[in-house]
Amino acid sequence: MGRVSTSVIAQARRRQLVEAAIEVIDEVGVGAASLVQISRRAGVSRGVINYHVAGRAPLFEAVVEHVYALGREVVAPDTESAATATAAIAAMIHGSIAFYTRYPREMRVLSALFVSDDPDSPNRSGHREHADEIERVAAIVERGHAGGEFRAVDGRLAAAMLRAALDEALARITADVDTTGLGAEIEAAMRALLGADHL
Amino acid sequence: MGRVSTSVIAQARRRQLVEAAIEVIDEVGVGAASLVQISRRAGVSRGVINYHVAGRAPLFEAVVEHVYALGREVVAPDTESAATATAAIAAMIHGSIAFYTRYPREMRVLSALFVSDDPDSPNRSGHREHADEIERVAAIVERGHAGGEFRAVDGRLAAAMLRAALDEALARITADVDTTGLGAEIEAAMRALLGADHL
Amino acid sequence: MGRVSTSVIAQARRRQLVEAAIEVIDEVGVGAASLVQISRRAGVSRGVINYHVAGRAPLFEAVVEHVYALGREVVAPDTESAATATAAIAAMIHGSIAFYTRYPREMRVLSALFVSDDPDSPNRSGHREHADEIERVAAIVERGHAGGEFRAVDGRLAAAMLRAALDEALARITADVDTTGLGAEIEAAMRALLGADHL
Amino acid sequence: MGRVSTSVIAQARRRQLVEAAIEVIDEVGVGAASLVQISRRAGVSRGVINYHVAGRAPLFEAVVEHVYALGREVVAPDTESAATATAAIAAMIHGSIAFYTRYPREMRVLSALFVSDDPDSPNRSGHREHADEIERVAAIVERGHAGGEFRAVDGRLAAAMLRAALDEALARITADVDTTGLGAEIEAAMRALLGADHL
DNA sequence: CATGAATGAGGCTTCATTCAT
DNA sequence: TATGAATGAAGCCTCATTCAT
Repeated sequence: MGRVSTSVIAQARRRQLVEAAIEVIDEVGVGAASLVQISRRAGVSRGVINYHVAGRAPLFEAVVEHVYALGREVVAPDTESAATATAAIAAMIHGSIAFYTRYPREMRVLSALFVSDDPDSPNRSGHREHADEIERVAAIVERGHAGGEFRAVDGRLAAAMLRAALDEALARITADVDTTGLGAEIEAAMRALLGADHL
Repeated sequence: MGRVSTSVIAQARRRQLVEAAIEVIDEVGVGAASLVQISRRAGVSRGVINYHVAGRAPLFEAVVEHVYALGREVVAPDTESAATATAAIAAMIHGSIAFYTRYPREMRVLSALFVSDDPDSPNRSGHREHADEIERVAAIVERGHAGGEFRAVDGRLAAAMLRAALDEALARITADVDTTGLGAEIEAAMRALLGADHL
Repeated sequence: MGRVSTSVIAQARRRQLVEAAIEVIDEVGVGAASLVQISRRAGVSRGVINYHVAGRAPLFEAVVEHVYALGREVVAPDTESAATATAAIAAMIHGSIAFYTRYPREMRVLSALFVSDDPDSPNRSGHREHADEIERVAAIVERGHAGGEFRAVDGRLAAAMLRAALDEALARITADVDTTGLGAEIEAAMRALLGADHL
Repeated sequence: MGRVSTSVIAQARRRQLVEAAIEVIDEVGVGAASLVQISRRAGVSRGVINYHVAGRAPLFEAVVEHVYALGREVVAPDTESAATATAAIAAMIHGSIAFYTRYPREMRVLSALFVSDDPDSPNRSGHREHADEIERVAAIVERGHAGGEFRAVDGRLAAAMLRAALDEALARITADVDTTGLGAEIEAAMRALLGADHL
């Protein structure tokens, strides 16, 4: 029992620190997100951050994993259960937008961490999950082509363009611009791009 | 007379520093590109950099402008002289790829600066020129729609996707992947996306 | 009753901590032997170490006393019961080597602590026991000279040289070099040095 | 001209810093010799130390080399030009004592650095020069034995004992004890030890 | 114009110790 | 007794910038 409570405290602190890190990174950027600021934001002393998380890099790593965990709950299921390639793309689009709407800050921070050249930032290339996203989309595109749903398209190119469209969605959500119909618009764009409407 | 020679020197120094900055940023990233390293790369003393450029931020600003100046010579003319919206998009695509092929380092550094959260980096949103690019593409898309060339598309969305496609091209050029036919592929993708082939 | 059991526990804990400290110091050195590491090695929590021992310095002090206690059992008796000065020196040499062979780690740590300038380390000069060793040897040398066994030698000098010889023995034991005959060799060296063979 | 003066400044600063480091290490020990203290002692700002010397470890390295340079001037020549092994040992003894008398602080610091387990300290085993000393003495002893000057002695053992004798001399010099005749005493001890007087 | 020496702020990390539970 | 969470001091290092020469 005692055991559980200590572990619970540590876990809660970790989560608290991860969330404070997200807030700070979102406000000042990765490079400027110092541990002092993060600990201040969390309302704890400087030392606690190094007591609970091995350092700055591991903290940022934890942030990435935290956001991925959130994402997996929202996006993944629908995408995988889709019957057709067209439906899979659509599921990914709407799932992503739903996720961004619910966790815009988390998603902005995730992007910021992947793009950052901060020495403590887990950068894009090293991360399995991000590379996976491109591969996954590319695979769907291949499948769609093989099954006659799509025209011949460069899968990685299409993946990059989809990612950009989703980033644009995130930007609008962030700017509080109305995004009603944006999912449908992106879906239409991808269908056109992939030649899914040719019949 | 003395003045003239000094001005010439000053200009040469500025250019030298800008080029050294580009090399260093391309190799170690924006955040790690310290003035010490840049001055070392330029083969000059630490002091000269602060003598000729007001500081780190202005130097990076100068880098951006230097690359834009290069870009304008290559890309802009064709785009503007294009008769149809479809041709304008095509001109932009092929012009950009030509530019990236010629100045890959410069383009990578430009992207790095725009994306970076380094306090001295002139970031994307603040920059007139970058916003202009999006507006320009969006305007072409509008014109294409008004003229019956394109279907109704969200201009900024299309612009973001085009940018992503071009970034993918830059990535492949950087990775020394064969990019023959990539311009055509992107052009085809944009035509499909914009509904330019519907007739 | 509770008291008794606690005292037993406390004593066991102290010993456990001292032994863990010895292991850690021997592996990473005095300066790097942090309480965290020592407690981890002992398999106990961080708190226990400050609960049972007043701090880092007292812990190291306890280490020294522990090793001295071991040493007294092995070395002292023979030395004191020796009939002649020559025999006393021989007893000390062979006793020491026997001790080092049995407790090399303990002896290395003792040396490390005496030599260290760590603020928590009980350093050589301050320590009664170590000064005693020198005096004891010097006294034996004096006695040997007075009794006509030895030539006139600077006692403290001889003591320092004997200590160095024994340290060399410890180093070889540590390096797993064969030390057969080394005791005799050192004994011969000291006899020559002290002029014990002049007859 | 200008060039020379700048280099001169840098060289002077390096030397100033090395000397300040020696003073501080001698007073508070290696582990407690922080860069703050050293810079304060040198009367310069914190930054200068990292401007002129790559870091703490390189500074200590520079200290070692500085002392070695001093030592080479005093000790080496006589030792090498000695005709017999006995004379070589004597030269080393008297040369060392002369050196310690002239630079006691430097020698104490050298010893402290070699013995220290501070992570920035260039430790004994790694250093060529120190290992050389033992080998050199051992070689002299071998030579003496081969030439019939000395009895059969373990060279490394004799080297260790000689070192201890010299350390004792340094300790007495430090304590301001009169060391008149100490050189002769050590020489006599080594002659006895090595059997140089057997004829 | 150019140099490079000097400064001091700011960041990360390690650690002994205290304390509530 | 024992735990482990929390603290804050102290150290090292990097770097943009200033300034005398």
